[in-house]
Amino acid sequence: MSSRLTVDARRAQLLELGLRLFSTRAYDDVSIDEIAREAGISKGLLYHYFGGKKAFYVAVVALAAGHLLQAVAPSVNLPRPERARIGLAAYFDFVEARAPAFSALMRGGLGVDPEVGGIVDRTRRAIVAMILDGAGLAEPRPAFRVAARAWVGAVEAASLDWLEHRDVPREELISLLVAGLGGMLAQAAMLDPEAGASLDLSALAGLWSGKALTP
Amino acid sequence: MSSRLTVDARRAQLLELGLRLFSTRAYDDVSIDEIAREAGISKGLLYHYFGGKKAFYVAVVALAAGHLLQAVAPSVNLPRPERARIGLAAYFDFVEARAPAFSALMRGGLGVDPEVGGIVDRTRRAIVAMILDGAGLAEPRPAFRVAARAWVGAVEAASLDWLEHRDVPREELISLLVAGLGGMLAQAAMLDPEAGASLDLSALAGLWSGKALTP
DNA sequence: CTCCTTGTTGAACTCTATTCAACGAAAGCC
DNA sequence: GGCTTTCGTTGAATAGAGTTCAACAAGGAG
Repeated sequence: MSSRLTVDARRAQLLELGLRLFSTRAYDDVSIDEIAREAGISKGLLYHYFGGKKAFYVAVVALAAGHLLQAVAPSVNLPRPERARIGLAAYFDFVEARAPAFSALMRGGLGVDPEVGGIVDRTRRAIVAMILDGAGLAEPRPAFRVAARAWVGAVEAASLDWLEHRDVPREELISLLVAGLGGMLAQAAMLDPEAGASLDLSALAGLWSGKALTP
Repeated sequence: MSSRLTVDARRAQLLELGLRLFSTRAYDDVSIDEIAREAGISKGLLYHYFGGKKAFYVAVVALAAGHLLQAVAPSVNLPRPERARIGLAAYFDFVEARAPAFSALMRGGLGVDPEVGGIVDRTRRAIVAMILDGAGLAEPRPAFRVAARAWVGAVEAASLDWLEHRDVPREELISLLVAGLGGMLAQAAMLDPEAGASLDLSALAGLWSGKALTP
Protein backbone atom coordinates (compact mmCIF):
# COMPACT_ATOMS: atom_id res chain seq x y z
CA MET A 1 0.00 0.00 0.00
CA SER A 2 2.93 2.25 0.66
CA SER A 3 5.10 3.66 -2.13
CA ARG A 4 8.63 2.43 -2.38
CA LEU A 5 11.09 4.70 -0.57
CA THR A 6 14.84 4.74 -0.15
CA VAL A 7 16.27 3.21 2.98
CA ASP A 8 17.24 6.55 4.48
CA ALA A 9 13.93 8.22 3.75
CA ARG A 10 11.95 5.35 5.22
CA ARG A 11 14.10 5.21 8.32
CA ALA A 12 13.77 8.95 8.80
CA GLN A 13 10.00 8.79 8.37
CA LEU A 14 9.65 6.00 10.90
CA LEU A 15 11.94 7.64 13.43
CA GLU A 16 10.07 10.93 13.16
CA LEU A 17 6.81 9.10 13.71
CA GLY A 18 8.27 7.23 16.65
CA LEU A 19 9.38 10.50 18.18
CA ARG A 20 5.87 11.84 17.88
CA LEU A 21 4.22 8.74 19.34
CA PHE A 22 6.64 7.94 22.14
CA SER A 23 6.93 11.49 23.39
CA THR A 24 3.28 11.63 24.38
CA ARG A 25 2.49 8.03 25.24
CA ALA A 26 4.17 5.25 27.12
CA TYR A 27 6.17 2.48 25.52
CA ASP A 28 3.56 -0.16 26.25
CA ASP A 29 0.70 1.99 25.04
CA VAL A 30 2.10 2.26 21.55
CA SER A 31 1.67 -1.01 19.68
CA ILE A 32 3.56 -2.15 16.63
CA ASP A 33 0.24 -2.31 14.81
CA GLU A 34 -0.43 1.34 15.53
CA ILE A 35 3.00 2.46 14.38
CA ALA A 36 2.58 0.51 11.16
CA ARG A 37 -0.94 1.83 10.62
CA GLU A 38 0.05 5.47 11.15
CA ALA A 39 3.07 5.10 8.91
CA GLY A 40 1.00 3.41 6.23
CA ILE A 41 3.23 0.37 6.14
CA SER A 42 3.05 -3.23 7.25
CA LYS A 43 4.35 -4.46 10.59
CA GLY A 44 6.97 -6.55 8.90
CA LEU A 45 8.68 -3.50 7.43
CA LEU A 46 9.36 -2.09 10.85
CA TYR A 47 11.17 -5.31 11.70
CA HIS A 48 13.12 -5.03 8.49
CA TYR A 49 14.46 -1.59 9.41
CA PHE A 50 14.86 -2.02 13.14
CA GLY A 51 15.22 -5.41 14.72
CA GLY A 52 12.18 -5.18 16.94
CA LYS A 53 10.11 -2.87 19.06
CA LYS A 54 12.74 -2.27 21.72
CA ALA A 55 15.43 -1.61 19.13
CA PHE A 56 13.11 0.84 17.43
CA TYR A 57 12.48 2.63 20.69
CA VAL A 58 16.21 2.81 21.39
CA ALA A 59 16.76 4.33 17.95
CA VAL A 60 14.10 6.95 18.66
CA VAL A 61 15.71 7.86 21.97
CA ALA A 62 19.11 8.07 20.28
CA LEU A 63 17.65 10.45 17.72
CA ALA A 64 16.26 12.69 20.41
CA ALA A 65 19.62 12.66 22.18
CA GLY A 66 21.32 13.66 18.95
CA HIS A 67 18.94 16.56 18.51
CA LEU A 68 19.67 17.78 22.00
CA LEU A 69 23.43 17.56 21.58
CA GLN A 70 23.22 19.34 18.26
CA ALA A 71 21.28 22.15 19.88
CA VAL A 72 23.74 22.70 22.70
CA ALA A 73 26.88 22.16 20.61
CA PRO A 74 27.35 25.72 19.24
CA SER A 75 28.10 26.97 22.74
CA VAL A 76 31.59 25.44 22.66
CA ASN A 77 32.77 28.22 20.38
CA LEU A 78 31.96 30.94 22.84
CA PRO A 79 34.32 32.67 25.27
CA ARG A 80 34.58 30.80 28.53
CA PRO A 81 32.90 33.09 31.00
CA GLU A 82 29.73 33.13 28.94
CA ARG A 83 29.75 29.47 28.08
CA ALA A 84 27.67 28.17 30.94
CA ARG A 85 24.97 30.78 30.55
CA ILE A 86 24.81 30.55 26.76
CA GLY A 87 24.95 26.78 26.86
CA LEU A 88 22.09 26.73 29.29
CA ALA A 89 20.16 29.17 27.13
CA ALA A 90 20.64 26.87 24.14
CA TYR A 91 19.54 23.95 26.29
CA PHE A 92 16.32 25.72 27.20
CA ASP A 93 15.79 26.82 23.62
CA PHE A 94 15.82 23.18 22.69
CA VAL A 95 13.61 22.20 25.57
CA GLU A 96 11.09 24.81 24.49
CA ALA A 97 11.23 24.16 20.77
CA ARG A 98 11.29 20.38 20.88
CA ALA A 99 9.50 19.62 24.07
CA PRO A 100 8.28 16.25 22.79
CA ALA A 101 11.76 15.02 21.96
CA PHE A 102 13.05 16.24 25.28
CA SER A 103 10.28 14.49 27.16
CA ALA A 104 10.94 11.33 25.20
CA LEU A 105 14.55 11.48 26.27
CA MET A 106 14.02 12.33 29.93
CA ARG A 107 10.69 10.86 30.92
CA GLY A 108 11.26 8.08 28.43
CA GLY A 109 11.27 4.64 29.88
CA LEU A 110 14.67 4.06 31.42
CA GLY A 111 13.28 0.70 32.40
CA VAL A 112 12.43 -0.32 28.86
CA ASP A 113 15.92 -1.29 27.82
CA PRO A 114 19.37 -1.03 29.42
CA GLU A 115 20.60 0.61 26.24
CA VAL A 116 18.34 3.60 26.88
CA GLY A 117 20.09 4.29 30.14
CA GLY A 118 23.41 4.21 28.33
CA ILE A 119 22.25 6.74 25.75
CA VAL A 120 20.91 9.13 28.36
CA ASP A 121 24.12 8.75 30.32
CA ARG A 122 26.39 9.45 27.37
CA THR A 123 24.29 12.45 26.43
CA ARG A 124 24.59 13.85 29.93
CA ARG A 125 28.35 13.42 29.94
CA ALA A 126 28.67 15.08 26.55
CA ILE A 127 26.58 18.05 27.63
CA VAL A 128 28.37 18.53 30.90
CA ALA A 129 31.67 18.35 29.04
CA MET A 130 30.57 20.98 26.56
CA ILE A 131 29.27 23.38 29.13
CA LEU A 132 31.90 22.91 31.79
CA ASP A 133 35.19 22.15 30.07
CA GLY A 134 35.78 25.85 29.82
CA ALA A 135 36.56 25.82 33.53
CA GLY A 136 39.55 23.53 33.10
CA LEU A 137 37.78 20.37 34.20
CA ALA A 138 38.68 18.10 31.31
CA GLU A 139 39.30 15.03 33.43
CA PRO A 140 37.30 15.73 36.54
CA ARG A 141 38.31 14.48 39.93
CA PRO A 142 35.54 12.67 41.79
CA ALA A 143 34.23 15.69 43.68
CA PHE A 144 33.94 17.72 40.48
CA ARG A 145 32.45 14.84 38.54
CA VAL A 146 29.73 14.34 41.14
CA ALA A 147 29.09 18.07 41.26
CA ALA A 148 28.73 18.25 37.50
CA ARG A 149 26.52 15.19 37.40
CA ALA A 150 24.33 16.55 40.17
CA TRP A 151 24.04 19.87 38.42
CA VAL A 152 22.88 18.20 35.21
CA GLY A 153 20.24 16.50 37.31
CA ALA A 154 19.17 19.90 38.56
CA VAL A 155 18.98 21.29 35.04
CA GLU A 156 16.84 18.39 33.87
CA ALA A 157 14.50 18.64 36.82
CA ALA A 158 14.19 22.38 36.36
CA SER A 159 13.44 21.87 32.68
CA LEU A 160 10.60 19.50 33.37
CA ASP A 161 9.18 21.83 36.01
CA TRP A 162 9.52 24.73 33.61
CA LEU A 163 7.69 22.89 30.83
CA GLU A 164 4.92 22.08 33.25
CA HIS A 165 4.40 25.46 34.89
CA ARG A 166 6.03 28.14 32.75
CA ASP A 167 5.75 30.64 35.57
CA VAL A 168 9.42 31.60 35.81
CA PRO A 169 11.19 33.64 33.12
CA ARG A 170 13.84 31.72 31.31
CA GLU A 171 16.55 34.16 32.31
CA GLU A 172 15.73 33.80 35.98
CA LEU A 173 15.79 30.03 35.70
CA ILE A 174 19.22 30.22 34.14
CA SER A 175 20.43 32.49 36.94
CA LEU A 176 19.13 30.05 39.52
CA LEU A 177 20.88 27.10 37.99
CA VAL A 178 24.11 28.95 37.41
CA ALA A 179 24.10 30.06 41.03
CA GLY A 180 23.66 26.46 42.08
CA LEU A 181 26.51 25.41 39.85
CA GLY A 182 28.70 28.13 41.31
CA GLY A 183 27.91 27.03 44.83
CA MET A 184 28.74 23.42 44.13
CA LEU A 185 31.92 24.12 42.20
CA ALA A 186 33.18 26.47 44.87
CA GLN A 187 32.54 23.82 47.49
CA ALA A 188 34.21 21.16 45.35
CA ALA A 189 37.27 23.39 45.01
CA MET A 190 37.36 23.65 48.78
CA LEU A 191 37.08 19.90 49.25
CA ASP A 192 39.77 19.14 46.71
CA PRO A 193 42.10 22.16 46.81
CA GLU A 194 44.69 20.50 44.62
CA ALA A 195 42.27 20.04 41.77
CA GLY A 196 40.51 23.23 42.69
CA ALA A 197 43.69 25.16 42.03
CA SER A 198 43.46 24.29 38.36
CA LEU A 199 39.90 25.56 38.31
CA ASP A 200 39.50 28.68 36.28
CA LEU A 201 38.31 30.88 39.07
CA SER A 202 37.66 33.87 36.88
CA ALA A 203 35.29 31.74 34.81
CA LEU A 204 33.72 30.54 38.02
CA ALA A 205 33.29 34.06 39.27
CA GLY A 206 31.78 35.02 35.92
CA LEU A 207 29.13 32.38 36.29
CA TRP A 208 26.70 34.51 38.09
CA SER A 209 26.90 37.30 35.60
CA GLY A 210 27.99 40.13 37.83
CA LYS A 211 25.11 39.90 40.24
CA ALA A 212 26.44 39.46 43.71
CA LEU A 213 25.59 36.13 45.27
CA THR A 214 27.31 36.34 48.60
CA PRO A 215 24.98 36.87 51.57
CA MET B 1 1.29 -25.98 46.21
CA SER B 2 1.54 -22.94 48.41
CA SER B 3 0.33 -22.91 51.98
CA ARG B 4 -2.65 -20.77 52.77
CA LEU B 5 -1.62 -17.35 54.07
CA THR B 6 -3.51 -14.33 55.33
CA VAL B 7 -4.19 -11.55 52.89
CA ASP B 8 -1.68 -9.20 54.47
CA ALA B 9 1.09 -11.76 54.70
CA ARG B 10 0.66 -12.80 51.08
CA ARG B 11 0.58 -9.22 49.87
CA ALA B 12 3.72 -8.40 51.82
CA GLN B 13 5.50 -11.46 50.49
CA LEU B 14 4.65 -10.61 46.90
CA LEU B 15 5.57 -6.95 47.25
CA GLU B 16 8.92 -7.83 48.79
CA LEU B 17 9.60 -10.21 45.94
CA GLY B 18 8.57 -7.58 43.40
CA LEU B 19 10.96 -5.11 44.97
CA ARG B 20 13.77 -7.60 44.61
CA LEU B 21 12.95 -8.44 41.01
CA PHE B 22 12.10 -5.01 39.64
CA SER B 23 15.06 -3.27 41.24
CA THR B 24 17.56 -5.24 39.20
CA ARG B 25 15.68 -5.97 35.99
CA ALA B 26 13.42 -4.07 33.64
CA TYR B 27 9.65 -4.24 33.73
CA ASP B 28 9.42 -6.19 30.51
CA ASP B 29 12.13 -8.62 31.51
CA VAL B 30 10.19 -9.85 34.53
CA SER B 31 7.30 -12.04 33.49
CA ILE B 32 4.25 -12.92 35.49
CA ASP B 33 5.28 -16.55 35.22
CA GLU B 34 8.61 -15.82 36.84
CA ILE B 35 7.07 -13.87 39.68
CA ALA B 36 4.61 -16.67 40.34
CA ARG B 37 7.31 -19.33 40.14
CA GLU B 38 9.66 -17.51 42.53
CA ALA B 39 6.83 -16.87 44.95
CA GLY B 40 5.68 -20.48 44.75
CA ILE B 41 2.16 -19.52 43.74
CA SER B 42 0.07 -19.66 40.62
CA LYS B 43 -0.23 -16.78 38.18
CA GLY B 44 -3.89 -16.38 38.98
CA LEU B 45 -3.18 -15.52 42.57
CA LEU B 46 -1.17 -12.46 41.57
CA TYR B 47 -4.20 -11.24 39.68
CA HIS B 48 -6.35 -11.88 42.71
CA TYR B 49 -4.22 -9.61 44.89
CA PHE B 50 -3.29 -6.94 42.37
CA GLY B 51 -5.36 -6.32 39.30
CA GLY B 52 -2.63 -7.04 36.81
CA LYS B 53 1.05 -6.69 36.10
CA LYS B 54 1.07 -2.90 35.83
CA ALA B 55 -0.95 -2.51 39.02
CA PHE B 56 1.48 -4.82 40.77
CA TYR B 57 4.41 -2.78 39.54
CA VAL B 58 2.76 0.42 40.72
CA ALA B 59 2.23 -1.12 44.15
CA VAL B 60 5.92 -2.07 44.31
CA VAL B 61 6.98 1.46 43.39
CA ALA B 62 4.60 2.87 45.99
CA LEU B 63 6.14 0.60 48.61
CA ALA B 64 9.64 1.80 47.74
CA ALA B 65 8.45 5.41 47.92
CA GLY B 66 6.97 4.73 51.35
CA HIS B 67 10.25 3.30 52.57
CA LEU B 68 12.12 6.35 51.39
CA LEU B 69 9.71 8.79 53.02
CA GLN B 70 9.81 6.82 56.24
CA ALA B 71 13.58 7.02 56.25
CA VAL B 72 13.73 10.78 55.77
CA ALA B 73 10.78 11.60 58.03
CA PRO B 74 12.62 11.76 61.40
CA SER B 75 14.50 14.86 60.26
CA VAL B 76 11.40 17.03 60.69
CA ASN B 77 11.88 17.01 64.44
CA LEU B 78 15.30 18.56 64.28
CA PRO B 79 16.26 22.21 64.76
CA ARG B 80 16.08 24.16 61.56
CA PRO B 81 19.68 24.97 60.78
CA GLU B 82 20.59 21.30 60.88
CA ARG B 83 17.57 20.05 59.06
CA ALA B 84 18.90 20.10 55.53
CA ARG B 85 22.15 18.39 56.42
CA ILE B 86 20.56 15.77 58.64
CA GLY B 87 17.76 15.18 56.18
CA LEU B 88 20.27 14.65 53.44
CA ALA B 89 22.25 12.31 55.66
CA ALA B 90 19.10 10.27 56.28
CA TYR B 91 18.43 10.28 52.57
CA PHE B 92 21.86 8.86 51.82
CA ASP B 93 21.53 6.36 54.64
CA PHE B 94 18.48 5.04 52.90
CA VAL B 95 20.13 5.11 49.50
CA GLU B 96 23.00 3.09 50.90
CA ALA B 97 20.98 0.63 52.94
CA ARG B 98 18.19 0.02 50.46
CA ALA B 99 19.86 0.61 47.18
CA PRO B 100 17.52 -1.78 45.36
CA ALA B 101 14.40 0.00 46.53
CA PHE B 102 15.91 3.35 45.63
CA SER B 103 16.85 2.17 42.18
CA ALA B 104 13.39 0.75 41.70
CA LEU B 105 11.98 4.14 42.52
CA MET B 106 14.33 6.29 40.46
CA ARG B 107 15.44 4.18 37.53
CA GLY B 108 12.09 2.48 37.57
CA GLY B 109 10.13 2.77 34.39
CA LEU B 110 8.39 6.11 34.40
CA GLY B 111 7.05 5.06 31.05
CA VAL B 112 5.40 1.93 32.36
CA ASP B 113 2.36 3.62 33.83
CA PRO B 114 1.33 7.25 34.36
CA GLU B 115 0.64 6.40 37.98
CA VAL B 116 4.34 5.75 38.55
CA GLY B 117 5.16 9.30 37.57
CA GLY B 118 2.58 10.53 40.04
CA ILE B 119 4.08 8.51 42.87
CA VAL B 120 7.60 9.70 42.18
CA ASP B 121 6.33 13.25 41.94
CA ARG B 122 4.43 13.14 45.22
CA THR B 123 7.42 11.58 46.93
CA ARG B 124 9.68 14.35 45.69
CA ARG B 125 7.29 17.02 46.91
CA ALA B 126 7.00 15.39 50.30
CA ILE B 127 10.76 15.14 50.69
CA VAL B 128 11.42 18.68 49.61
CA ALA B 129 8.74 19.84 52.01
CA MET B 130 10.28 17.93 54.90
CA ILE B 131 13.79 19.13 54.26
CA LEU B 132 13.05 22.71 53.29
CA ASP B 133 9.98 23.83 55.18
CA GLY B 134 12.25 24.84 58.03
CA ALA B 135 13.31 27.80 55.95
CA GLY B 136 9.80 29.26 55.91
CA LEU B 137 8.91 28.12 52.43
CA ALA B 138 5.59 26.46 53.15
CA GLU B 139 3.86 27.74 50.02
CA PRO B 140 6.74 28.37 47.71
CA ARG B 141 6.63 31.09 45.10
CA PRO B 142 7.58 29.92 41.62
CA ALA B 143 11.26 30.78 41.86
CA PHE B 144 11.61 28.88 45.11
CA ARG B 145 9.57 25.97 43.90
CA VAL B 146 11.73 25.57 40.82
CA ALA B 147 14.87 25.90 42.91
CA ALA B 148 13.68 23.22 45.30
CA ARG B 149 12.62 20.95 42.48
CA ALA B 150 15.93 21.41 40.71
CA TRP B 151 17.80 20.69 43.89
CA VAL B 152 15.96 17.42 44.40
CA GLY B 153 16.99 16.53 40.88
CA ALA B 154 20.58 17.21 41.86
CA VAL B 155 20.27 15.05 44.97
CA GLU B 156 18.87 12.16 42.97
CA ALA B 157 21.51 12.42 40.29
CA ALA B 158 24.25 12.61 42.90
CA SER B 159 22.81 9.57 44.64
CA LEU B 160 22.92 7.47 41.50
CA ASP B 161 26.47 8.61 40.77
CA TRP B 162 27.43 7.84 44.33
CA LEU B 163 25.99 4.34 44.19
CA GLU B 164 27.90 3.73 41.00
CA HIS B 165 31.32 5.09 41.95
CA ARG B 166 31.52 5.38 45.73
CA ASP B 167 34.63 7.52 45.45
CA VAL B 168 33.42 10.56 47.36
CA PRO B 169 32.87 10.50 51.13
CA ARG B 170 29.27 10.88 52.11
CA GLU B 171 29.98 14.00 54.14
CA GLU B 172 31.63 15.72 51.20
CA LEU B 173 28.73 14.85 48.96
CA ILE B 174 26.36 16.39 51.46
CA SER B 175 28.46 19.53 51.63
CA LEU B 176 28.44 19.79 47.85
CA LEU B 177 24.69 19.49 47.60
CA VAL B 178 24.04 21.84 50.48
CA ALA B 179 26.30 24.41 48.86
CA GLY B 180 24.33 24.07 45.66
CA LEU B 181 21.10 24.52 47.56
CA GLY B 182 22.48 27.58 49.26
CA GLY B 183 23.51 29.10 45.98
CA MET B 184 20.13 28.56 44.41
CA LEU B 185 18.12 29.75 47.38
CA ALA B 186 20.22 32.89 47.70
CA GLN B 187 19.68 33.62 44.03
CA ALA B 188 15.96 32.92 44.35
CA ALA B 189 15.77 35.36 47.23
CA MET B 190 17.41 37.94 45.02
CA LEU B 191 15.02 37.33 42.15
CA ASP B 192 11.95 37.48 44.37
CA PRO B 193 12.89 39.84 47.21
CA GLU B 194 9.36 39.98 48.54
CA ALA B 195 9.25 36.24 49.14
CA GLY B 196 12.93 36.22 49.93
CA ALA B 197 12.30 38.49 52.87
CA SER B 198 10.32 35.74 54.56
CA LEU B 199 13.20 33.36 54.01
CA ASP B 200 14.91 32.36 57.20
CA LEU B 201 18.30 33.77 56.34
CA SER B 202 19.93 32.41 59.44
CA ALA B 203 18.86 28.93 58.40
CA LEU B 204 20.14 29.63 54.94
CA ALA B 205 23.46 30.84 56.28
CA GLY B 206 23.67 27.72 58.41
CA LEU B 207 23.34 25.53 55.37
CA TRP B 208 26.98 25.36 54.59
CA SER B 209 27.94 24.44 58.08
CA GLY B 210 30.16 27.35 58.94
CA LYS B 211 32.59 26.81 56.09
CA ALA B 212 32.88 29.96 54.05
CA LEU B 213 31.53 29.67 50.54
CA THR B 214 32.16 33.13 49.18
CA PRO B 215 35.08 33.40 46.75
C1' DC C 1 11.22 -6.59 -22.83
C1' DT C 2 13.31 -9.34 -19.30
C1' DC C 3 15.96 -9.92 -15.37
C1' DC C 4 17.38 -8.79 -10.94
C1' DT C 5 17.72 -6.34 -6.86
C1' DT C 6 15.42 -5.12 -2.85
C1' DG C 7 11.69 -2.56 -0.51
C1' DT C 8 7.48 -4.45 0.99
C1' DT C 9 3.71 -7.48 2.41
C1' DG C 10 0.47 -10.27 5.35
C1' DA C 11 -0.58 -14.46 7.20
C1' DA C 12 1.24 -17.77 10.49
C1' DC C 13 3.43 -18.31 14.83
C1' DT C 14 5.03 -17.64 19.65
C1' DC C 15 5.11 -15.79 23.90
C1' DT C 16 2.99 -13.46 27.68
C1' DA C 17 -0.73 -11.13 30.01
C1' DT C 18 -5.36 -12.03 31.41
C1' DT C 19 -9.64 -14.48 32.64
C1' DC C 20 -12.64 -17.67 35.07
C1' DA C 21 -14.89 -21.65 36.69
C1' DA C 22 -13.65 -25.04 39.94
C1' DC C 23 -10.91 -26.81 43.95
C1' DG C 24 -9.82 -27.44 48.86
C1' DA C 25 -8.04 -25.96 53.28
C1' DA C 26 -9.26 -23.42 57.39
C1' DA C 27 -13.19 -21.38 60.27
C1' DG C 28 -17.76 -21.37 62.03
C1' DC C 29 -21.96 -23.91 63.38
C1' DC C 30 -24.89 -27.62 65.17
C1' DG D 1 -17.16 -35.00 65.08
C1' DG D 2 -19.47 -34.03 61.04
C1' DC D 3 -21.37 -30.47 58.12
C1' DT D 4 -21.39 -26.06 55.90
C1' DT D 5 -19.49 -21.79 54.54
C1' DT D 6 -15.88 -18.91 53.34
C1' DC D 7 -12.30 -17.50 50.62
C1' DG D 8 -7.36 -18.27 49.43
C1' DT D 9 -5.81 -20.79 45.59
C1' DT D 10 -5.33 -23.23 41.19
C1' DG D 11 -4.52 -24.29 36.16
C1' DA D 12 -6.34 -24.66 31.87
C1' DA D 13 -8.43 -21.68 28.37
C1' DT D 14 -8.44 -17.16 26.12
C1' DA D 15 -6.81 -12.89 24.10
C1' DG D 16 -3.66 -9.83 22.36
C1' DA D 17 0.81 -8.10 21.15
C1' DG D 18 5.48 -9.00 19.34
C1' DT D 19 8.02 -11.71 15.95
C1' DT D 20 9.11 -14.50 11.85
C1' DC D 21 9.37 -15.68 7.03
C1' DA D 22 8.36 -17.06 2.48
C1' DA D 23 6.47 -14.73 -1.29
C1' DC D 24 5.26 -10.42 -3.88
C1' DA D 25 6.11 -6.43 -6.86
C1' DA D 26 8.11 -1.87 -7.94
C1' DG D 27 11.88 0.22 -10.20
C1' DG D 28 16.27 0.23 -12.46
C1' DA D 29 19.99 -2.30 -15.45
C1' DG D 30 21.12 -4.56 -19.51
